[in-house]
Amino acid sequence: MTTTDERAEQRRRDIVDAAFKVFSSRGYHAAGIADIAAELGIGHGTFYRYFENKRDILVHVVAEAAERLMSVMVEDDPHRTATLTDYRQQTEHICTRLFTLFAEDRALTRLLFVEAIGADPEMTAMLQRIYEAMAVGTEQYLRNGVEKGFLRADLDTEITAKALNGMIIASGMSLLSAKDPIAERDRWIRAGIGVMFDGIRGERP
Amino acid sequence: MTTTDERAEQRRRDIVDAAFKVFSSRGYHAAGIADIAAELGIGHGTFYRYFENKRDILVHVVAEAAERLMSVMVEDDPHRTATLTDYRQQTEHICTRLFTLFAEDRALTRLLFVEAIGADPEMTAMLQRIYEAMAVGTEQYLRNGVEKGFLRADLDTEITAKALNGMIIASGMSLLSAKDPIAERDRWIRAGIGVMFDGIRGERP
Amino acid sequence: MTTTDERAEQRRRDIVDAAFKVFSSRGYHAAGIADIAAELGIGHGTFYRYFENKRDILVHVVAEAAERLMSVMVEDDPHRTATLTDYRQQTEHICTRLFTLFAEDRALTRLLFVEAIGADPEMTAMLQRIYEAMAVGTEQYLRNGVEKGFLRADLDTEITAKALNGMIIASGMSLLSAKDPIAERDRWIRAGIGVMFDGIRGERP
Amino acid sequence: MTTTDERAEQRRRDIVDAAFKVFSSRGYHAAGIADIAAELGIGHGTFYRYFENKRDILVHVVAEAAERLMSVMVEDDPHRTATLTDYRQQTEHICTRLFTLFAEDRALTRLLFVEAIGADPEMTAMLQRIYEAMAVGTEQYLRNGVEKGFLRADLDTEITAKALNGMIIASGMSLLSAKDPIAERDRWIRAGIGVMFDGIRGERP
DNA sequence: TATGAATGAGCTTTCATTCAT
DNA sequence: TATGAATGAAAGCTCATTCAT
Repeated sequence: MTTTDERAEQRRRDIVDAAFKVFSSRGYHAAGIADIAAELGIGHGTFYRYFENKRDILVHVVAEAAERLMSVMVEDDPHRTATLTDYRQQTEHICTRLFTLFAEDRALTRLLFVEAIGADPEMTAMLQRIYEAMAVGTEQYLRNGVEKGFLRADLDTEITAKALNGMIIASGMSLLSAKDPIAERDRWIRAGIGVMFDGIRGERP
Repeated sequence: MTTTDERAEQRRRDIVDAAFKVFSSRGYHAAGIADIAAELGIGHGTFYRYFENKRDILVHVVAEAAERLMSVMVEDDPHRTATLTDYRQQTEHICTRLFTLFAEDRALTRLLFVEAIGADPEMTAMLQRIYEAMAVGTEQYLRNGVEKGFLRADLDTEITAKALNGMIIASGMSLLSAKDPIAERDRWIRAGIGVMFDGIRGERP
Repeated sequence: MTTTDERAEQRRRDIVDAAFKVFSSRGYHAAGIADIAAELGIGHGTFYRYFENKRDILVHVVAEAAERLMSVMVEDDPHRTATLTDYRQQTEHICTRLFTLFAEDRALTRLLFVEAIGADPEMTAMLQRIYEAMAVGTEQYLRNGVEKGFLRADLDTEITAKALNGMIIASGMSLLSAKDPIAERDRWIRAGIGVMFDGIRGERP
Repeated sequence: MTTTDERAEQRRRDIVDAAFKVFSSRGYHAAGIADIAAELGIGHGTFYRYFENKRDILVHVVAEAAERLMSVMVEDDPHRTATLTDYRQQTEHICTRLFTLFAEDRALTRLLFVEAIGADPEMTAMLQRIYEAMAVGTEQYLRNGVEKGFLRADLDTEITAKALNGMIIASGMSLLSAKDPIAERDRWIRAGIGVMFDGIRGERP
């Protein structure tokens, strides 16, 4: 019967969700397996039927969080746009979705950008790979723009993608402690798009 | 006697340095007080004569590291420059110094951007304050540019400063795993300055 | 229905056999109920339908092993022999059968003389009773010899039986780590019989 | 100062002694580190300053117990005796000392012959090495007797030594559950020596 | 009858911190 | 002032046993 498998799969998801909650609130090191189990109202032995150990669940929690983040980033087609205006609008949509995610799901932001990062060397490496993947995603948009001719031809797409990524992460961190996240988000959208496209310098003669 | 105080002060510095080394290599949680003491060849009971506890030393280590970072950022006078060219050169100098610091002192980068960030809630708060301070520093440069008229008048200096900060931190993270940090640094300087000033879009008509 | 009972009885035997295998290879404490169930390809909940708990199965496994050992010891009739030569031959047969059992079924040897002995206080007591029973068996042969007059009249049959038992157990332990068990067994038969009957001292004048 | 080292050495010995007591009474697996610490009235963290882990202390406890046993066995010079009478007396002395040890220090007997034997595979191997060493010791006495001509020339000294060892161990086990250990010991001495030297058969014609 | 998901008692081990010397 | 032996809270993890299905 599939029911058993489905139930197991559901429980795995429940544990990942509970762990996500616990890790992002208490922090990875301060959190215990007992906290996760208590969050679900299950025995802590049950946890070990579904996950190898504490690190194992962290990997799954981070993987899922990263997937959610990535799915927001790659929702658009990098090759769709052909003009700067079009492209700018696409970027605005992506940023809106991302910053909204950050503003609404502070736990995710906290987990990915704060709690997981120094959990242990391998976790740090995993997050660096995630940042790298984000950058690769961003770079595709940039490449498309350079190829279509509406972005600077001399753009170092790799580094620039990482730099833009840094801005995105900074927005997440900033929204984390914002008093009015929605208002702050809107400022980030405007200001962020502004820097990205036009830079900071004044109007050219 | 001053000598005694001086000696004590020296020892405090030694401990901070040793802790810096240990935390940035092993990671905060994986590191033990015994490791720090061993690094200095002192008894680990001695540690507690100079610092309250493990968190206390982390605070000092992070504070010192942050100070080093800040000193590089504020070495220039934010109000000195009057033209865009001048300003761009100043920015290039600052970025060069910063990225060189990141490339040369990976331990500092690792400590500030990786190990300390999720150590515990208060540490996270402290680092957010540090990022905030960095942003405030950056903002002064931007304000000067806006006031002098060579930066966009409508610049949201606060958010933009944070965004640029994010780029700076991203460069640090990137250099952390770079194979050839010096070459990577130079790409970051060029590409970073490029995005900052001109944005990513192609030449205007 | 008898069929049901027979099936149940068969399953009990299967579980005892599987447990025997698992305990003698992994060791009692290192072995888990799950290992026994896995060996049989049954659910480990099923185990508890046939045996009370882990100790219960050990008792059964040890009892069965002890029975096999005892059956080899009592195969002969203690009262049959009337002369020393006859008796010596009988002893040789018994030793051959015993040592062959040890050489061929190392698992049994291991279980009885190694794994079960310190499993827990009650198990230790059970094994002491088993050793005692073996000694009682051995003593019957000695008594017969003393009565018939071909063994020393002053023999402390009880202690001597225990001592001979010790030799038998020592042979089992020795064969456990023997490279060539069959060859080693033959040496044990000869040397063992030699000590038993003649002792170690040289020819009498 | 040596005092510190001496104190540490004393504590190590104390822990070994306490562990010896606890292991031989509760049994290795049933005993916890906490029991050992409680026996000494020290914190259980202290235990780990002196021993790696639970297995480590068992190794030390068994090694010490084995050493005590061995020291009793090798107290005499295997090459000293030149006549059977002399030799028999020597053997009697050794057996007396051994059996007295068993009768008086049941904990040692229990530890070596019961608790440690199946603790884990490596422990089993260690004990087999100890039995082997005992056998090697015994064999030296036999070899001397064969060389000097008062023991049977055709003696398989290796196997015979193991067989005698088995008798010795059996005496230990027997004394473990004896009601009057001293009386039982004396019977073992007489009966044991009897079998060893003269075997069981009646007077020769 | 057979199952295996759930459980939690209970163990080993670590390490920040204390304090007598 | 410097030390490191002692400590015990606290955590991760295992596995025999139960019981609803």
